[in-house]
Amino acid sequence: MAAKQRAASNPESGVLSQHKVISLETLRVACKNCSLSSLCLPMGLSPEDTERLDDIVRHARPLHRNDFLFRAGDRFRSLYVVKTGALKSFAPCPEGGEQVLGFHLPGEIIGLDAIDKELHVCSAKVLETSAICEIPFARLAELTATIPSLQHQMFRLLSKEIGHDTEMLLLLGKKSAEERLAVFLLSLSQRLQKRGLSASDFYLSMSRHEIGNYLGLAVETVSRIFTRFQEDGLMCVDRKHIQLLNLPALEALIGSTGQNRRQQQQ
Amino acid sequence: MAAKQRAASNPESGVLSQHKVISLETLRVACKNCSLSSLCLPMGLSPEDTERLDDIVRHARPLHRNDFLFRAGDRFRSLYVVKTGALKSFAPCPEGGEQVLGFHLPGEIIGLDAIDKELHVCSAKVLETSAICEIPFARLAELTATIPSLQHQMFRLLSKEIGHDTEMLLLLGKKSAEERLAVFLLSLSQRLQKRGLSASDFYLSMSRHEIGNYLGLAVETVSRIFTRFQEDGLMCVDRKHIQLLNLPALEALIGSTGQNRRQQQQ
DNA sequence: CGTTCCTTTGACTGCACTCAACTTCAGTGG
DNA sequence: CCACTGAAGTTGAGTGCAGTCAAAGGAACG
Repeated sequence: MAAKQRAASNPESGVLSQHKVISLETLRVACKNCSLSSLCLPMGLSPEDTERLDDIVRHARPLHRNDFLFRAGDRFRSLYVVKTGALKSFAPCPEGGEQVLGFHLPGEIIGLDAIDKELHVCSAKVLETSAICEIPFARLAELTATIPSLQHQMFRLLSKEIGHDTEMLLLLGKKSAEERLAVFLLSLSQRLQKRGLSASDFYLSMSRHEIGNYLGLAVETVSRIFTRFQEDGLMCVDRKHIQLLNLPALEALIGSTGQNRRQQQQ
Repeated sequence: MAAKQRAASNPESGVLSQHKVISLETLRVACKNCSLSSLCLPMGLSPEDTERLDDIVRHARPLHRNDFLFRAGDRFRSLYVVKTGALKSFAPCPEGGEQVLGFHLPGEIIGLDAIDKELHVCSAKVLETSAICEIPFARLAELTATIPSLQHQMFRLLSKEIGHDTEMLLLLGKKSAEERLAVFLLSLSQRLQKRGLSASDFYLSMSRHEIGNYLGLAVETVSRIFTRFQEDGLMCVDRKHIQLLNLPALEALIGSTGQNRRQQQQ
């Protein structure tokens, strides 16, 4: 296999670690883009409306590894947009333990599931030092009531989240361990690429444990399949450092294997 | 085990079969309640606003078994509220076959996942003769823009759907086959009870195949576990006719078995 | 009344889990 | 600097839950 190469940067800092300390003004400008990308860009808000939206966004100081953005049971007040870094959200299981619900990369929104009960039903924990924008929901709701295209954008955002969960249901209900890992890696790859980063060379900010929990697999299974993928020349793994060497082969693994775990319906 | 007792009504008609042919006026009045229960009741819309909402609701003629409400790929125009009957929604798998995403009983809304792309990504098929209200989304969006509490109600509705999907993720990721079936039965039970029907005696409108597909299990596993539950005195099964004989025991099965399939995290 | 679908049951198999040992690495303090 | 400690990851051996294959009995439907 190709020689494992150590990264110059600190492996611990993980995905997107190149964004380190950022001046407040930089963050402010960047965050304008950030709310833009999630809420405005797709619908093309007018500059004035974008300004109004940006005015209600709060820019919190950076959070660090293992900090909680919020905990299950907390009162819901705001949505959050990841500017840099990475988080995981997870729900406590009745019997103890937890179910990882998702990993959140820059540009992605957290907290949509809490609108219903005005209560956070899951917790959000920081995986690596992160900058996060806060959008007070009450003020956002005022804005959406006066900006129809923003309202529509919010509907779309919520609907998109449902669509994403749907894909996960299919993944957990019908796919083999190999397929789940392949989907996971490609999802990360695509989301990073969307942010202008390498689609084939990145750091994982989450542990094998968390990956396994997220995908409904045991840690050992994750480890074994990473090893197998490496043996097959699909990727190169060095601790948290991942290099995808054969994207087309990974994509082929997802759909056309014909080796699904569970039978088809009807 | 207890003698299997035949039901007087036609088993094929399934859940809620007692609602048969309904006069147009009855349906109209009923549907007012229907949109009320899903959209208005929890927020307490004013009578005038409720009237405005009811005005845009269309009352389609009843659909019959195997009819499609919409198909994956159809242009998205409306949300639908089940008045009577039952439907399933399912997504096509890349390799052929399908993933059942949910079963929809009276009072429940269908189509929220299509708002994002303005395209239905899943299909909805009628399981038993059903009356369904159509809510044109464009007109609904106009209304929500002028009625803040309705807007908030829509946000809540979408958020609730995300929360429901989250529960399903936990179910598929961490629960054993027995637990999945228990959750499924109790979910049906509670939803029927909410509509004023028996929580312990009902008909399934879906096949074992569809249940298994929904829960990520093989048909044979569903059948076997139904048999086992019956042997244990938890329920009485006669084809589609279900009687839950020991609700507390079923509930106990869900959380406290300590026999989960996959290990806990961290 | 034949065809087809649905359901159930049995026998067998295999994927992924569990248990366990070992290695590596990070952090801590002597 | 190095031993100690604990967390994280890897690997191997064994096992069990649920899937697959197969067959047969019923129900539904034309």
